[in-house]
Amino acid sequence: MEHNLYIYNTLSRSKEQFIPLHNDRVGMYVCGPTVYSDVHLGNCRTFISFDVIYRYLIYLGYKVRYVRNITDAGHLEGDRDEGDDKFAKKAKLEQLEPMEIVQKYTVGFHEILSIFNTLPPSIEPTATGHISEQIEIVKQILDSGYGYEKAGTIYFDVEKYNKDFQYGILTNRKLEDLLEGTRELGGQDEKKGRLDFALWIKAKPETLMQWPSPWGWGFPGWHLECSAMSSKYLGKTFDIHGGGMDLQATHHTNEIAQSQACHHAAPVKYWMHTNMLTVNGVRMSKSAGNGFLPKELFTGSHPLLERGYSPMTVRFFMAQSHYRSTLDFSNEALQASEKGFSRLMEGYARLQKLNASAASSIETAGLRTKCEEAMNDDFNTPIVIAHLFDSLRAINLVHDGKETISTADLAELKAVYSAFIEDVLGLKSETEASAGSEAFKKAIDLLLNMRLEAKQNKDWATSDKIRNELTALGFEIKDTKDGFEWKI
RNA sequence: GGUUCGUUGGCCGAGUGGCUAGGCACCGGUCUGCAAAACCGUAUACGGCGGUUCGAAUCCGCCACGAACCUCCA
Repeated sequence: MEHNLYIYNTLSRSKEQFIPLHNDRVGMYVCGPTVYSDVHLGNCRTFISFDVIYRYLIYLGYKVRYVRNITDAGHLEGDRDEGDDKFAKKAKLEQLEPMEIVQKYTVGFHEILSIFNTLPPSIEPTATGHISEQIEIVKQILDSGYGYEKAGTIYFDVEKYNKDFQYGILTNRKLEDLLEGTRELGGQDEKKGRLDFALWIKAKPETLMQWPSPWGWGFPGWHLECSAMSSKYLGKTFDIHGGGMDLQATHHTNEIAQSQACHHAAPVKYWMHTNMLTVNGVRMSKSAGNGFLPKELFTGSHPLLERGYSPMTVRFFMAQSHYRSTLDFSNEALQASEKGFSRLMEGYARLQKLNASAASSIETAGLRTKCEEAMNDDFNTPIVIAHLFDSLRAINLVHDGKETISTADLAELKAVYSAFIEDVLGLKSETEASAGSEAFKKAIDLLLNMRLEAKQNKDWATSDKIRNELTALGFEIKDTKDGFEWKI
C-alpha cells in the first residue's frame, strides 16, 4: 500500500516517503507519560499531535497498531542510577503505595486525553507488566557483550557499542563530543564510561518496587521498557517511533542502542519528534513553574491565564501550528483560536442545513485533494485548516443565498468537512452538549418565534427585551434573512 | 564548549527561488429597525550585512538575537 505520504524522519533530517514495512499495516510506538504526577499542557501537545497522525493513517486506510506505554516503574530522579524512582518518592510524600500513585495518575491521564478527544491506543502496556521481557533483553545484551555487571547493577557499555555502531546517530553527535559535554559525575560512580547507562538497577532493602532477577533483586532502567514493549508488540523493526523532542538525545538514543545490541537490527524506520509548547518563548515545564494543568486551563485558574478555554479550543489552537514547530502559548493567541474555531464549527453546522441547487455557482471541488496534499506533506494541519476556512466562505455565501451549490458538490463538501474536522483533526462541537434537551430547545425557539412576531409588528421594545434578556443569560442570538439562529 | 533549530505584518502561525497562506485584531463598505452574524474590499511582512541569480523573505556566507538538547522532563 503506497500513498504520497511524506514524513520527516529525525534519522535523516529530511522528509521521506512513507512506505510501511508490512504493506497496509503500520506499527507505531509513542513514548507515553511517567505517571507520577498530573500531565501538563505541554505533555498533552505531544499526545494530541500523535493522535492526529494516528487518525490520518487510519483515514488513508492503514491498519495501525498504535502502542503507547505507561511508565510506572524505573524512572529515576537525576542520573544517579541509584535510590528510589519517582513513584516511590512520590508515594512516600503522599503516604501511599507506589501503585496507588500509578493508578491515580494513570486515571487522570486517561481522563484528560479523553477530554481532548484523543483515540485510545491499540495497546497501552506498562513497565511493571513487562519485567520478565526486560530481564530477557538485559540477558541478551550481556550475551552480545555490550553490557556489564557491577555489584548487581547492569550497565550498557556505550563506548564498546560505539565501536560497532554509531551511538549518537539520532542527534548526529560523535562520541568524543558527547564525552566532552558530559558533566563529571560524583566519585562514587561505578560505571566504566561516563555515558554508560543502567539497564537493571540493584535494589536496596528499603526500595519499594523491586523484582527478582538473575542479578538479584532490582528494577529496570528507564530506557529498557520501551525497547522491551515495542519489540514485543511491533517486532524487532517497526515503522514509526514517536515522542517529544526532549527524548531524542538520551532516551531514544539509548533505546536504539539497546534494541540494536539485543536484536541486531535497527528498531525503527521513521523517528518522529514533536516540538515543545512554550510560554514567552521558554519551554513549558514543571520546574520552570510555567507548566499548567489542563484543568487549570479549562477553568482559567492559573496566574498565566486571563480566563478559561475549552478543550476543543486548545486542540484547534494546537492544530493551527505544525507539530515540529514550537508553539507559543498566550492568552491572545488562545482567544484568536477560540473565535476561529467557533466560526469554523458554526459553518460546519450551517453546512448540514444547506439546500442544494441544480448547479454550483462556486468552486468547492478539489478540497479533499488539497487537504490530503497538506496532510501528506508531513501532517501539515495548519494548511488543512486554511483550506477549510477557504471553503467556509463558500458555505456562508450559499447560506446567504448569494451563491448556489449542486447536490453532488454539497454531498462531497459535507463528506470532506466531516472527514477532516472530526475524523482527522479530532475536533467536535462543544455547543451541542450544553444546548440541553429537546424541550429546552423548543422553549427557546418558542421565545424567539415570539420575538420574530414582535419584530414583524415593529414592536422593537418587546423584540429587544427578549433578545437582551436571553443575551444576559448567555445566549447568542443571530438574525438571519427569514428567521434566527441561537447558541449558548 | 558541542549538537540542533528558530528570527515572517498589531498578535498567533504556514509557506517558499517569480504566483493571496489562514485565523484573530484593525479600517472602509454591503446587509439590518438597531445589534450580532455573514459577505465584499483595503492595508501592514519576511532579524542585519554581503553574495549567487534576470529575479531572494525563500539558496550561500558572515553577524546579531533567541530557544531546545548535551542533566529528570512530551
